[in-house]
Amino acid sequence: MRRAGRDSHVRHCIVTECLRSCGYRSISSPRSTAIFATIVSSEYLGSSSMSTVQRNEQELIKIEKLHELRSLGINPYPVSYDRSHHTVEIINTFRDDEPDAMSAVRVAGRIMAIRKMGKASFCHIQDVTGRIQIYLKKDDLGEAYDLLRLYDIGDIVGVEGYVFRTRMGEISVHAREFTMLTKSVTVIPVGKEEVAEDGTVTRYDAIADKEQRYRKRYLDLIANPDIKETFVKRSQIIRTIRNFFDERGWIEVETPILQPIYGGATARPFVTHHNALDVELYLRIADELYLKRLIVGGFEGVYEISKNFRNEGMDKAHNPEFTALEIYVAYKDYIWMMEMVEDLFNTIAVSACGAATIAFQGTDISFAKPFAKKKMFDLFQEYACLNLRGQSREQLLASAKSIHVDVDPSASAMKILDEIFSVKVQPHLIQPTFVMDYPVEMSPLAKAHPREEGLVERFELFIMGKEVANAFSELNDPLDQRARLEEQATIRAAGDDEAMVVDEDFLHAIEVGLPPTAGLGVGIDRLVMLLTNNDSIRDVLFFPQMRPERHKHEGE
RNA sequence: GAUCCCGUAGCUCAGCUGGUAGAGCAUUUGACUUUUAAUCAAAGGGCCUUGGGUUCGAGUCCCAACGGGAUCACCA
Repeated sequence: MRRAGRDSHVRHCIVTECLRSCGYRSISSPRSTAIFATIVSSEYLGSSSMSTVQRNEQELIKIEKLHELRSLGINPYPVSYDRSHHTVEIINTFRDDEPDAMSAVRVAGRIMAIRKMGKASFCHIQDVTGRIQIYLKKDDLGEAYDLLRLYDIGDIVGVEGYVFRTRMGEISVHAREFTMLTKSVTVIPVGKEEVAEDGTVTRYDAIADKEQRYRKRYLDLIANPDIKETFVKRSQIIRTIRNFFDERGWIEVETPILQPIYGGATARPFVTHHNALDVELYLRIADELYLKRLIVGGFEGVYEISKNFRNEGMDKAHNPEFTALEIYVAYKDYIWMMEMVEDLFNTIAVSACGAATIAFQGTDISFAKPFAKKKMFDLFQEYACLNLRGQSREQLLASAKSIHVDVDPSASAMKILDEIFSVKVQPHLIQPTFVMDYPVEMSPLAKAHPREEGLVERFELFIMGKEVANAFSELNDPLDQRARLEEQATIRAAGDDEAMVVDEDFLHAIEVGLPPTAGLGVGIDRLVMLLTNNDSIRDVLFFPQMRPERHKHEGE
């Protein structure tokens, strides 16, 4: 009989909920499920924007509990809660010989586990710092204890009580009062967890499905709270970078994301449209050209940490939007920049990881100064036993073939060099290594090397075989710069849509006069991956780009 | 864009050579006043991603689509 009563009440809730969502205030008595079926299947409902959320049994029960709380005069969504301690503060500072120091604490968090034992119950609540156990006893709580039946895993509660240690040795809060702060009406995927004596946590049945973790990061953060560490570190890394630059007097600036001409890198852009101006605009692919204009204008050190957008493939190293750091400092060159990068990366590693040596996927990486410095063509000699300096395209093609590196026979000299480098050299660059002095054709914005014909003053920093930073002595010879961009335009006209576009205003700025300047770009996401031991960019972005889900019945 | 693997209850996963779906956790009901992956007993809960096909019969075999993962190509 109890069952039947409950069922009818659940149905009542379904109907009530459904009607509410249609704009009706309330209904007075339980109806049959036939009404529900009629309502949800009726044409005007299905084709309008009104809610027809399908709820499973567990959700309906939670909604029923929500209504019951309200009918008891309890607001399931109060405005605030006066918390006295975070859970970790209690666990770290509680002393068995001085329990009075914590005789009245107020904690708040999400219920992650409930163990009911009749007239006493235990639960664990989780806040941003961790978890603590709550002990609830009927003798102490009286009638309020019975309200516990309206509380579920996933609800957010406040608890007032005193701290003690249980017979099993766990520091817990003995509740004198507990308050619903947020009633959750959906089921969250929380697995049980077991904490071993050495502190290692084994989590059972926590969400493993990567798709759900990336699409519904809030659930991932609740169920796998340790991933918060990655994002806290990310924040720490960016803060360290800002502090480092600010201390040196360089200023953080903001430049346009919507650009009429895109430039500063070789990449395909996203295109958008401005209605009032009726023009195409591009989402920036790099900050470079705007930041250099600011150096022309008289700033002597500018930097920007912001999103770039590239309309290219996605994989575990590429997201369509990513965070880049660029910095330009007047009167400096790329040699100076190398030392600055050593200092910067060393400082970041120490502040984010506590040491200059970090572990990444089983390899120790040392950010101790100085980093290795190698000239690009010396590396070809070292790892491919080839002197490629000054070779023609045909010679390079033959060289590639001689060491079994597959390249498209129609590839440009630069592509061939790049391919040999990535196959033969890059995998060896595990510890931080500066690769210096690139061919001019690869670097249309870098200053010609004063002594090495055909090379520019440029370096890239490689770690774990991946490029992490790119820098050069900026090209400030206006005639040379124009010639290089026009060369790019020719390549572009020949069909390479990644080649750069001529930006006349940028060229004009260089004609006005750019002082000798060193510039640097760093991929922040990849740096964060290294320092947080993640091998997928999706694990260092809260909301990685995902293909939109199409609804199952769309179009029916 | 190419290839391979995956998609079953709220979660984690079984489901053999085709015969109308199973477990643990979670939920509900009951027992239990220091438990801890609590336990015990009972119950409810599935558009088996979608759409075709083969078949008397498809979660299972075939094709396609959608979504995810991995590898490759391009890029940071």
